[in-house]
Amino acid sequence: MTQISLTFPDGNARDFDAGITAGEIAAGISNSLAKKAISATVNGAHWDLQWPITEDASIAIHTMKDDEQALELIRHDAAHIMARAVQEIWPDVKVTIGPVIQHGWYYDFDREEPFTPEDLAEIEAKMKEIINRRDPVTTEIWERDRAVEYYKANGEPYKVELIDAIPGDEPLRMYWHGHWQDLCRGPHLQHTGQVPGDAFKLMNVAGAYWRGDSDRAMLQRIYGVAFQSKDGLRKHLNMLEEAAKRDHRKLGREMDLFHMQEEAPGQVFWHPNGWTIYTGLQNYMRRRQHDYGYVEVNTPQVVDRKLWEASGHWDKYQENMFIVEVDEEHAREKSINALKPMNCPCHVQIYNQGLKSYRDLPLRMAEFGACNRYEPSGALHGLMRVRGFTQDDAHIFCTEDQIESETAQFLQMLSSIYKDLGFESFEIKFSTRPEVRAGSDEVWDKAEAALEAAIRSVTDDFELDPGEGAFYGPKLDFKLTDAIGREWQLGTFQADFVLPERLDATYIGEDGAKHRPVMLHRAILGSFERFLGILIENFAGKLPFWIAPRQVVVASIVSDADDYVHDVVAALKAAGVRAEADTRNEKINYKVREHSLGKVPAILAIGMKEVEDRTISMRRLGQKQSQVLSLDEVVRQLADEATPPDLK
RNA sequence: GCUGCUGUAGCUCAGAGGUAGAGCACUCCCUUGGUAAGGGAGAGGUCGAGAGUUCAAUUCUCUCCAGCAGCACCA
Repeated sequence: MTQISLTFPDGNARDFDAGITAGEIAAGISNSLAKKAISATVNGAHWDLQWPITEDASIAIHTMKDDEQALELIRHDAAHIMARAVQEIWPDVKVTIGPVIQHGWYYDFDREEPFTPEDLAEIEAKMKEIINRRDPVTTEIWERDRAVEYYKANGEPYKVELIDAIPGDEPLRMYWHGHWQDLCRGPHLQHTGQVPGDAFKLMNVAGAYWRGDSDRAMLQRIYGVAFQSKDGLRKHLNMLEEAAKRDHRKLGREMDLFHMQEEAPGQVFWHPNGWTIYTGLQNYMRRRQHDYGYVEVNTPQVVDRKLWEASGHWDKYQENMFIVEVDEEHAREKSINALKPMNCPCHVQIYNQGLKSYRDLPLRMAEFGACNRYEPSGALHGLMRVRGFTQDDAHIFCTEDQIESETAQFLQMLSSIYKDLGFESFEIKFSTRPEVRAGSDEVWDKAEAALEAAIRSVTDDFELDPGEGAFYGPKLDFKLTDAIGREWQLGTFQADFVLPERLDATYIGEDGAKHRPVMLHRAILGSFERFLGILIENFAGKLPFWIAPRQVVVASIVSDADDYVHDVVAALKAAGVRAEADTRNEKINYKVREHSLGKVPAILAIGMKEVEDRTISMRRLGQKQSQVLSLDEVVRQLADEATPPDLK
């Protein structure tokens, strides 16, 4: 028998017979490890305890204490157990695929009737039953023909299709959870009882296309979440509850920020409170852009299709544009226009007015560009995905040599702005040339190298995403993590060599000849609508003072204090603070509760004591204690807080 | 766009083949109360829109619209 040498995490190496399994090794170490073991890592690969090891390798045996492996296995086995439960209850349901996802798993089924919430409860109960049976998990490698025969005989056409898609040289692995079989790469747990029966939950059912293709059958997908312990599940459910509390659609109503209605789906009616945030943010961005050497422009909403044809958008996005037909009295034919879905072609039109010299570059052209896109109805989602929105858009026209310095400047601007807006950290994704692309390899080499050198001059901390670039150039995407750990992709920075060509943008170089500028498409917030949605959810409505729509309410405790209340409001307003009086005939408890729920950052309570001393009792949002201060001190302090971060 | 679900007062929701209810919010009255709901009275609805079945439809059926959860899409 051939011997192999296995190296353990502590550095010790031991010889074993080739073909030994990690399960057997665990059993050789101790009885309890044999029971507790869930899987192994063999030469970096996640390894089933039953799989033979045939060559020298490093090995680590995992138990439930190893989060990464434990969660993957629990969720993966839960997916199989769920599919088995479904087929035990409804034997004619066809199974497809069931992968592990972020907090759990899903499994797609083909079944005539839809699954109901009651069905989910029944499936969950059946799953617990299966877990309690502690059925062993076993595995075998099958011949392709045998597997195809088997699934044909069992009426599982989706599995047959999956086998056909697996490359011919890859072995087909079968897994059994008890009597129930599934085609699966593995690894899996030792037996169904290793899945914690009290730490999973079936969440919801939704439609999903077979193989993610909208031209194919719609299957029913059941989502589940699973953890190592009941506590893990509880924490996850709490997080979901917290996210629901922060939902910007709910807070938007409660704080009277905006509404949407049937007559304008996907478009926002901004109320005074919401518009205060919106314009505050826009003014801030305008100042920052100005500081970074941008010029601001504005371009038309309704633009003839000819321009969209020239830019290439008509071909690709016609279905997603709002088309406006204009039938002029004496015109031979109707003119067909589109509401602009983006600003870049219009910016090139401004660039193209008059001859440009290399001395004019880089030209940083910004627009708070109001765009309209006819998004598919199912895509709409509050402020996060709308049909009418305004981008903080800009295009930098520059020479190829300037790409690097422009990128560096942009990165600096972006991180400074995110920081001002309360997001300390973000992730960068660097996407390189896709297979189908425009532009020569030479230009791509240059663009990618410039972009990469530029990020590296700021940070080495970015993720490479090969092949995911735009067809016209490499790009950087910027992802923020919010207060409850959700990720949002916001900013983007794209190098474009194609549009200047299509729309014939040129500049005269030092050599006196015409050259093509490069266009850098860039946005920091993306759209104001979406960014405000994210901002509201990140702060759970408790926005930083300077951007809060209602900053201060001055509330009287007794009506004899009303005059002083109005004095205080006037003093705050004069100092640039958004202050309002609340002299309603209500108790102070009532007013404090109402304005706290309204997320007003500062509530100033005024009773006779304050009137006599010319003081103020200030209560800050989220604090139980109030503080008595002089009027001057309060005005000074709040005026300072009301100053936007870039003006401090 | 696709699958499933939902649409009743400003908000959150209950209800039923015989024409509609609660709490909060709103209006008025009483109350001047010291940091998260003082008391009383009142007003408020073409039950998402259209068509059909029925003596009778807000309730059942169909179509449409919008929203929600996913999927697909996102220049």
